[in-house]
Amino acid sequence: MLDGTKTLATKVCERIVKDIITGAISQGQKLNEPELARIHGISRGPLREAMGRLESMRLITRVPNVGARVVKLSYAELLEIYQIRESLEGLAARLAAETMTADEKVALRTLLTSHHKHILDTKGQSYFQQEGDVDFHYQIVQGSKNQRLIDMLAGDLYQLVRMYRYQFSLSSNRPQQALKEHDQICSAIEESDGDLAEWLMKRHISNARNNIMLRMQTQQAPQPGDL
Amino acid sequence: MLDGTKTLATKVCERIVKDIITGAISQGQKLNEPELARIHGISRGPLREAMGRLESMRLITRVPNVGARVVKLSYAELLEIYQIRESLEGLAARLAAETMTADEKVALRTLLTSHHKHILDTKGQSYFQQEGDVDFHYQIVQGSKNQRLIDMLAGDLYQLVRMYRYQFSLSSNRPQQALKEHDQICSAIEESDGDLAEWLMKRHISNARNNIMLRMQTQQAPQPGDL
DNA sequence: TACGACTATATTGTCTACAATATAAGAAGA
DNA sequence: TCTTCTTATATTGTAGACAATATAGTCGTA
Repeated sequence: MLDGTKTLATKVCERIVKDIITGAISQGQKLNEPELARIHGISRGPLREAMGRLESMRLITRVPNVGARVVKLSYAELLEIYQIRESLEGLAARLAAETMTADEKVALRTLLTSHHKHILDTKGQSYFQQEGDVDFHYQIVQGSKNQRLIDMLAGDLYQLVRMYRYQFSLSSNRPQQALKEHDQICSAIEESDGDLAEWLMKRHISNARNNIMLRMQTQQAPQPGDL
Repeated sequence: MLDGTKTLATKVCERIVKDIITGAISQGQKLNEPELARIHGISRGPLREAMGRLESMRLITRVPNVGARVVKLSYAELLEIYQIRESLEGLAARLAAETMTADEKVALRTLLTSHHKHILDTKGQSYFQQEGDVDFHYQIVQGSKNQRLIDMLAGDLYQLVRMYRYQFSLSSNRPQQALKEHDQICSAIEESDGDLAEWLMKRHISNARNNIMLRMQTQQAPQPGDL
């Protein structure tokens, strides 16, 4: 899959991923192969290949001779994801601080500035704020230069995070705080302080996790600034 | 894939994984679908499904309309893997210390004892020592109870580690040191000291990584106690 | 009525054949 | 002799048909 050309399986896979993340295909729903193939206008061969990839992304679970179902989101799994993100993104921040080029650091700061401006404009309540948050983390992960780390975080884990955001209809209640933490992380990276960048990133994600747990107990939906 | 029943794709996948790890299929080798299918006595359908899984494990790389090749091992990628292992296994050790049951802790200590005995018997030079090391780490990972973390480490990453060991024909030169570090980690877990367990595990893997880098420079093969 | 075996249906797993793309070989021209 | 275009071959991508397994419904019996 290094080439730019796309096979039917990859195209359909991307479409189904989108459907699952946005909730167009609901949690726990059974996936019928002939039906899905007909909907997307392909045969079962490429479709099964696409479903294999969905399984490796853990967006669906398959049982031999029985079929595939969309995963069910749970707070327990969300916490698992956050534990892993705390470790891996901490590492990514450290590596980014150590290896990012001057241009990349400028780009990161630029993103943060536009992000800040946008929060002021919209009073911190918008879809873009969420995607902006993803972009910030994404850019740091890319800056780590560790390809396997990049694939792990940007490939599968972020899809799940986006899915939780969509399905739980999140709206931010602490964008200012998140932005401040982003700013601190960015500064540490600009100063090539790997230790500090890692520590700040881990605390940033830890804060988000705690915020989610708090809202779990009070029966409220988790907030995007947390994710 | 939650069921016990195995499909042709899974069985053949496991066989090919073994062939790649042991080097029966060499690095960079092109994989011909009709030929592979004939060798394993199946058709191309299940074979392609198996190859899809190999791709998700990153044991092979595929280019659309061109084909699949076995990955080439490199020191750069080995270091990437160790950076990730240091983070994730550190997390695993912390979680294990916090959540392992008394029985699980006893089992871990038992493994370590038999491991120690075996090193004394063989003077630290053997295949079993390597697998014993994998077992120790594996058991801790299992003890973390974080299923996603378990899948990441035990599923794909350990296969790669085993592959590097096989392909580089490793033999230990510091089993006593590794065993001592294992003992320290085990003690921290027994005392439910998550912070210490994480710190010790990270240092353990960091030591291994440094040892590998050292041997890289001196043109020697890396050692199993390192992995 | 409840339980279990049996049958019919549907769904997944697998195979074979065909289409599309890429690779390699060979011929023509500079 | 080298380059480039053309053509033939091989390999991958895709489609459709068949086999095996699981599921749902029905009937019979306790």
